Amino acid sequence: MGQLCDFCGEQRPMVYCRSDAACLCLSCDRNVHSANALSKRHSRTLLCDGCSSQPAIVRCIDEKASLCHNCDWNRHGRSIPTSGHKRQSISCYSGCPSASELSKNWSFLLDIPPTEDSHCEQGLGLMRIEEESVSKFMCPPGNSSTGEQASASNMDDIGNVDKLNSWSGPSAVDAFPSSGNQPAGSVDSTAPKLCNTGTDGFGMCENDEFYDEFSVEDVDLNFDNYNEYFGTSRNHSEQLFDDAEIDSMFDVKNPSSANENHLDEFPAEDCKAQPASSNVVSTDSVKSNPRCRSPKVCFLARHGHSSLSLSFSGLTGESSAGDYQDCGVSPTLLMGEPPWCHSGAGNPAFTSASRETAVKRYQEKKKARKFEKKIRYESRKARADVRRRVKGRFVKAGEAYDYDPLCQTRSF
DNA sequence: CCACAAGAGTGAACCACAAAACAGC
DNA sequence: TTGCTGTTTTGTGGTTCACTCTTGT
Repeated sequence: MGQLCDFCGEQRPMVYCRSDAACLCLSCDRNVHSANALSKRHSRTLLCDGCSSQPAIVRCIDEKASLCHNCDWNRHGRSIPTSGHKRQSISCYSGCPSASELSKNWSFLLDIPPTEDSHCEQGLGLMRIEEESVSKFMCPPGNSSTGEQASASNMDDIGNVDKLNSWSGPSAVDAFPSSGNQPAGSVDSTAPKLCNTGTDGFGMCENDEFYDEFSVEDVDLNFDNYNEYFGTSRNHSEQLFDDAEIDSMFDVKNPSSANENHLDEFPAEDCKAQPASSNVVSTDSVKSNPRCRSPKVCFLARHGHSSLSLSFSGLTGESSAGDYQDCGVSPTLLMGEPPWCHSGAGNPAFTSASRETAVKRYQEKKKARKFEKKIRYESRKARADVRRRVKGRFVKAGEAYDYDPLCQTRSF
């Protein structure tokens, strides 16, 4: 028996809401996300037909299946025979589109059984896909997702761009950068295509068969999902970083390595190029990830949101892995996730809810760290409390002292 | 606008010594 | 391998001092 809608518990879920980390049927999706203006802004995408738990990022037309990163990689990543499948990128959407409106943009939704629009149909009249959402999410014009705007809108996208530079398999995510110039809903081969002439040997040119395998049509590359990936509004995020002591966000767990400056090895340029979303990237991951040095990645990240570029010069070593998590880092990331399981909006482990709790934990821990002195040895504290002092300094037993802890009156 | 002084705020250093950690047998 | 002994290191708190930052003139 398959998974059921997280809201009604009756229908088969079709949509994954990243903000809510919920799998919803189409009806509940509209109901839930028509509640208020904020919920309307939730970025949703189809649910993976393979695992039924991850947000789908590509539609395999041949298999008639929506697939997430993992499933797409598993099915198409290495298999030469199946890698020729026609695949269609699945973009995110917001607002409250009806099934018919969705089907206009995702033709394969016509396959959806009519039962999806069932008892939850009431209130459908209230739901209209926002024009803005249509233009941004559904039908990004060719000039709307180019250049800086499309460069690094979120961690998910950055991750995909990252993969471009490192992956050689024809997974759908590899087509991400080029798709930024692709008009939505179009597989027009005459459209301008990005020709990557990087030195890494990875290039996709107009007549490249390798490129032809991709049928990516549009990409959700904009900053409207900012708060979902960074967990806050832009202003808020700046405030967060101003207040959050960046150094404490990248603590290391092993005390033995506490004195190491993990960023010594990194050029300042690379580190500064990390977007604000770096708060979901551990320094270890940055350190261990040679792709961090990729000029392409850095360029994209830098242009993603210039005001959010960070300097890690203030990093210190007094940290713990818990702080990674406290600031929103997925524990799995710390443990070395597979490259296709990047943390971000596409990863249900990284949800707004979990992030909210993570931020809460971090703030509490920060508070405790700043204002509470941790006593490792109570016996030593007890000894120090009763030890005699002169002007605050310990004195030898038997010497004249100005402060007897056992005496109520103190001399100054 | 700049220079200077005063005040406020912050963090490191200091001290003795018991306990913990370590090394050698 | 275990236990013992001796040596070294660590951690504890109240006060002071040096330094930085802010504010006022």
